[in-house]
Formats: sequence, structure tokens, C-alpha cells
Amino acid sequence: MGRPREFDSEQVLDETMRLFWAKGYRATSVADVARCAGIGRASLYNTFGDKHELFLAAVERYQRTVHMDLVEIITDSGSPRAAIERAIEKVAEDALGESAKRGCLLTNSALELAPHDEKVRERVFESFDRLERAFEGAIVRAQQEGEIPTHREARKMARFLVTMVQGLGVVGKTNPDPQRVSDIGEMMVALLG
Amino acid sequence: MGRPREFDSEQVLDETMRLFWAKGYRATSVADVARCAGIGRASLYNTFGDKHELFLAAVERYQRTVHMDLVEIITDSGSPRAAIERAIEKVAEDALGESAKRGCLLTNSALELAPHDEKVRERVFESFDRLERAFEGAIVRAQQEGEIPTHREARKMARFLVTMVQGLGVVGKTNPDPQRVSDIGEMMVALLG
DNA sequence: ACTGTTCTTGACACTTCATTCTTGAATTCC
DNA sequence: GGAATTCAAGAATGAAGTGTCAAGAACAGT
Repeated sequence: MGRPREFDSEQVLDETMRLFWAKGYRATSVADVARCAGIGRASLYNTFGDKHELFLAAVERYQRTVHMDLVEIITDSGSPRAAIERAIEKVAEDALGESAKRGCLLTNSALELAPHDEKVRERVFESFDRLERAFEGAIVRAQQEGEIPTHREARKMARFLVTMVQGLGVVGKTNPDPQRVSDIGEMMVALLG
Repeated sequence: MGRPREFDSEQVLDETMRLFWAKGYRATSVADVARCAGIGRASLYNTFGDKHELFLAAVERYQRTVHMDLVEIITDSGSPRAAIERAIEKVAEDALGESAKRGCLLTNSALELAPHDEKVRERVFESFDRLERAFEGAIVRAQQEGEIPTHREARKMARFLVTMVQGLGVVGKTNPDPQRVSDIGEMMVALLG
């Protein structure tokens, strides 16, 4: 009961995510979010709490949409090696053009907030860990099926891939040069063996 | 002529660098810097201009001290492969403990400012490019001396290493676990061939 | 129509921050 | 010693930005 909301909170959260993603936590004001979402500031405070909680909600949305998409590409049924290569290709694409400017919200948050914000650190780590496990699972299956040689431990290769994904999020921000990014993607695939 | 400065500007710049490094650009106020350096705000403005110029000066100092140290390890005379491995070890060390919380000022700046600040983007890219060229030179020499196999292009391997260095700067911030970092360092060395 | 509840809107207090200005002090050159 | 110059220190200014509040509007159930 009571007066109904005049906005769709998922839609507002989407806009919130987009802004924090593009500009970072501190460079984004609650007024910015309200304006872009087309609602009043007080409505944001009313619905999500303070700025920090709003940010956490946006990160959570990123985790269960954008980041989940990547994990699902890797855990797809079918050839595990092909799945890994598709994931690499997707990450490489995101390191080019306009999307390179945003990079990855989790990577951005890790650098801006993780050292001084335990909650953010935990959430970000959680996602990277899930990515690592997805890679590890796919590598193990690929090794069983003879698509990837077994002389390297799956976990170490998974950690290598996660580090490269994070590194690509940095490279794209400083110089989204197609040749450079393609070289890096090629190395990632080559180093699978 | 005129009244002499009561502080050493290199020392102040050092403190400035330390603060921006640990907290980022937006989270660091000019008042913070002045307090930590033990001088008045107006002295900072007088000496370095505005906040943005102060930041650029701090980045420049980082480039010619901290980052140069890394480049010099790589371009050291002696076995080029050993030099690369020493560089990897150093980067891995920096991804652990307290230094992991700061990470790399260039990587941090890349994510926080590069997309909206052309001057910062250029400076950061410049340093990463220098690092890439250092790696490439060392790899070429190592290949000539038979320390690294020649079936992969030196430039691509160099780009791979730079990406890993940046990735390690992210990993350390979210989870400076010695086992994880050591796995990653091991993979970097292993993938040299 | 009445009540209780929840939302919207605009205004308001409070804080922080970047930057400038004013005043006075220290130093060099003449 | 005086003039010109540069520096130091703190107050002052103006612009954001965060969070709260009061008053009214919209709805559900009775």
C-alpha cells in the first residue's frame, strides 16, 4: 500500500551502473545519477539508502549481468577450449573503441576503492574468484578431452587468464590500439598450449 | 632574489606522490598534501600551480623514479633472461603486503583518469610503452643468445608481459594472496618458453 | 469519504574542497 | 638602510556534494 513508485528501480539501477562504470565512484555524484535516471535525489536515498549502498547495488547488478555473461560463455557446454577462446575474444573486443573507456566496473572499483573499502574488496574478489573457477573448470575439461596439453596445472593457467583479463582492462584505457589488443589476445590463446 | 623557500620541493613532491599513490586523485585533497608535507596550501599552489598540475608533477616523479627502476632492471647488462625474471620477481613482490594496497600509480591513474584526461592518458601510455620496449629489447637479446626460443615474436611477448604487470597491480589490490601471486609469477616465467 | 502508508518535490543545513586574497616576513640588490 | 621581490600563513570565497526534512500527492483497504 501507499503511493506507488513512479520509476522502475531496475532501470534506475541500470543507469546508476552505467554512470559509476564510466566515471568511477567519487567522480559520480548522487545528483548525476538522479538527473540521468530522471528522478529526484530523495527518491534515490529513499530506495537505496546512501551513496555507498547505491554503489554496492550497482556493482551487484554488474556482477549478475555483465560479469555473469562472461562466466557463462566459459561454462557453456560444447568444446571447452572453444568456450575459452570465445571468452578471450569477447574480453579483447571490450578493450577496443568506446567500451574500452569504461573498462570493467569490477577492475575499476578494485583500484579505486578496494584498498580502503572492505565490502567492495570482498565483492570484487568474489567475482574474480568465480571467473577463475570457471576458467579452471573449462581448462580441466579441455585437458581431459585433449584440447589443452596437461603439462601445466589448470589452476595456474586459470590464474594467468584472470590476470590477463584484468590487464586488458588497463591496456584498453591507455591505448585501445587494435593491433596491440589483438597481439595480446593471440598470446593468450597461444599460451593455452 | 626574494624570500627563499622554507621547504625542499623534491621532498614535498615525494609526499605528494605517496598520497596520490595510496588514495587516488579525487580522494586526495590539496589540504591533505599540504598537511602531510608540513606546509601551507598556498605554498603548494604557488609552487606547482593547481591540483591537476601538482598531480602531473607527482606522476612525472613516479615515472622517473619508481617506474624507471623497473625499466632499468630489464635493460641491465648481463643475461637478458635473468633480467626479465628479476623484473617479474620485483613486480610479484609489489603485489603482496602493504605495497599491494597502493599498487602502481600509473595503473591506478590509467583507470581513474585516463578516459577523461588526455594529458594523463598520454603520460601513462608513454611509460607503459617504454616498459614494453624494454621487455622487447631484452627478449630479442635473449633470443639471440638462445635463452628464449624464437618461435614467438618478441613484440607480442613484450605486450603479454606488460599486460601481466598491469594485471598483477589489480590482483594485489583485491587479494594479495602469496600463493596466487606466486602462481602468476611462475606462469609468467614459464610462458617465456 | 477516511486513514494510514508510501512516494515526490523542493528547500535546507552541513560539510568539504579548490582556489584566491591579504597581510606580513625574509632575503637580495643597490 | 631602502626598494623590489618572493615566500608563508591563514582567512575568505564560491562551488559542489551529501544527506535530511516538511508538505503535499497518490494509492489500498475499510
